[in-house]
Amino acid sequence: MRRSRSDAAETRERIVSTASKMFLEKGLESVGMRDIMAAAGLTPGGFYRHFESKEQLIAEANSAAFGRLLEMFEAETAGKSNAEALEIIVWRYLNQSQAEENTFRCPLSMNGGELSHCEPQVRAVALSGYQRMVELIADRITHVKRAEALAIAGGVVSTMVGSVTMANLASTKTAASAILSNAHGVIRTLLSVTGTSAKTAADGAKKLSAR
Amino acid sequence: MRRSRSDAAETRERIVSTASKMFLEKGLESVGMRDIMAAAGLTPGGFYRHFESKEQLIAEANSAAFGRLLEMFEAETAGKSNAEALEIIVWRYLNQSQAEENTFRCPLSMNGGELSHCEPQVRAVALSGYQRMVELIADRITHVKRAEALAIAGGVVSTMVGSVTMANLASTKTAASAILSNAHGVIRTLLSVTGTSAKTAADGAKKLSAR
DNA sequence: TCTTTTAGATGACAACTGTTCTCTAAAGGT
DNA sequence: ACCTTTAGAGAACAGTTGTCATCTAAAAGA
Repeated sequence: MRRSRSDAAETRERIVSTASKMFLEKGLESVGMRDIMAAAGLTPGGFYRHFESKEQLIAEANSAAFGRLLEMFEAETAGKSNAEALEIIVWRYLNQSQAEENTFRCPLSMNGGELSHCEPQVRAVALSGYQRMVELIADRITHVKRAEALAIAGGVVSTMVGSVTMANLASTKTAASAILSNAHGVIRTLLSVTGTSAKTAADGAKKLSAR
Repeated sequence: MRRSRSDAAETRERIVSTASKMFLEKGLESVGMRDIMAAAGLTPGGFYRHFESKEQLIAEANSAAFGRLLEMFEAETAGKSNAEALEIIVWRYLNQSQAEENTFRCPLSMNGGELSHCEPQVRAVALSGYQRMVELIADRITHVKRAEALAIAGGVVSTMVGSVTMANLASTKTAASAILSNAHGVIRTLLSVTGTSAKTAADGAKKLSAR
C-alpha cells in the first residue's frame, strides 16, 4: 500500500544506508538485491520505485559511505592540532576493520578491485572519495608547500588503502595488526618528511593536480 | 574422449593460467566457470575432473599469478645493483595495468577486496604472495637493519597495492598516471629513509615478524 | 469527497550460477 | 587383444541473479 511522502523518503535512505554497510562487509557482487531489501525490512518489489538499477544503488551507497567517513573524521578532529588530527585520522582509518561497527569503513579498502569494474558513474564516486580523503589529509600538512602536501597525502591514502586491504587478508588479529602497525610507522615517517625528500615525493604532484 | 596423461596435465595447466588471467582482468566473482572453460577451449563438463571447486581454482590461479610475477621480477633484476633492482620492481609493479599484457598483474591490486571474502586456503595464498613481495624488496634494502628493511618494504608494497588499486579507478590514462607517478615519488622517498626515521617506520616490525 | 497517483507486496521473468549426471571414445595396464 | 579406467563433451541440476508486471490500499491533489 502507498506510504506518505516522508515515509517513502525515509525508506529510500534506509535502503541506501543498509546497502552501504552490506557492501562494505561482503563486497558488491556477493550482495543481492533480495538480501539488501530484506535487511531493510522490505521485499524486492519496491526497489525500482526508488532506483534505476543496482549500479545506481552502488553509486549512492558508496557516496553515503564516503560522506559518513569524512564527516566522522571532521567531527573527531575538530579543534585539534594538525599533528593530533593526522594521528586520529590515520589511526581510525587503519583500524576500521577491527572496530566493532562497520559504519565507518572505507569503500576503497573494502571494495577496491570490484569498484574498478563498475560503470563510470560508480568509479567517479570512488575516485572523488579518494581525492576528498587526500585533501582532508593535505589540509593538515602545513610544513611544506601545498603541492608537496598533496603528494604526501596521496601517498598516505594509498598506503592506508593498501595496508587495510592486506590486513583484511590475514587470518588472525595478530597478523592483521602487525601489518597495520607497520603501516602506521611508515606513514608517520612519510608525514615527517621535509625539504628535498618532499620535493622528490612531489615529482608527480603537478600531474595529479591536472586531473 | 579420453586424453593422454600428458595432454590432461597440459589441459589442467591451461585452465589454471587462463583462469588466472581472467581473474586478474575481470575479478573473481564476475568470471564464471563456463567463461573460463570456453576461453581454455573446453566445455564446463570436464572441469571437476581436475579441481574440487571454483574456490580451489582461485587458489591455484592466484598462486600461479604470484609465481609468474615474482619470477619476472627476479629475471628482470638479475645482476643489477640494489638501487636499479628496486627501481625496476617498483616501476613494473606500478605500471602493471598500463602494460598491454595482463600476464604480470598482481592479484593483491586487482582482486584485493574479493580475496578477503574467500576461504582461508585462498587468503593464505594471497597473504603469502604479499610476504614474498615484501621479502623480495627487503632483500634489496641493505643500508638499514633487516627489521627496518622489512618494515620499509612492507610499507612500499602496501603503497604499491593501494596506488594501483586507485589508478584502476581512474577513467583516463592521465589521471591514472598522475596517481602512479605520485606514488612513485613517495616510494622513492620511503626507500631513501635512513637512521631514526627508519626506526620509526620499524616500530611495528617486531609484531610483523611475529606472524 | 472523489479521482488520480504511487509505495510497496507478491510473484514471475529469463538468464545465469556452481556443480553433477551420463555418455563415449581413447589411453593405460595386463 | 582385452578390459578397465578416465578426459572431456553435452545436458541437466537446483538455486540464484537483476529486473519487471500486476495488484493493493493508502496518500495527495482536486
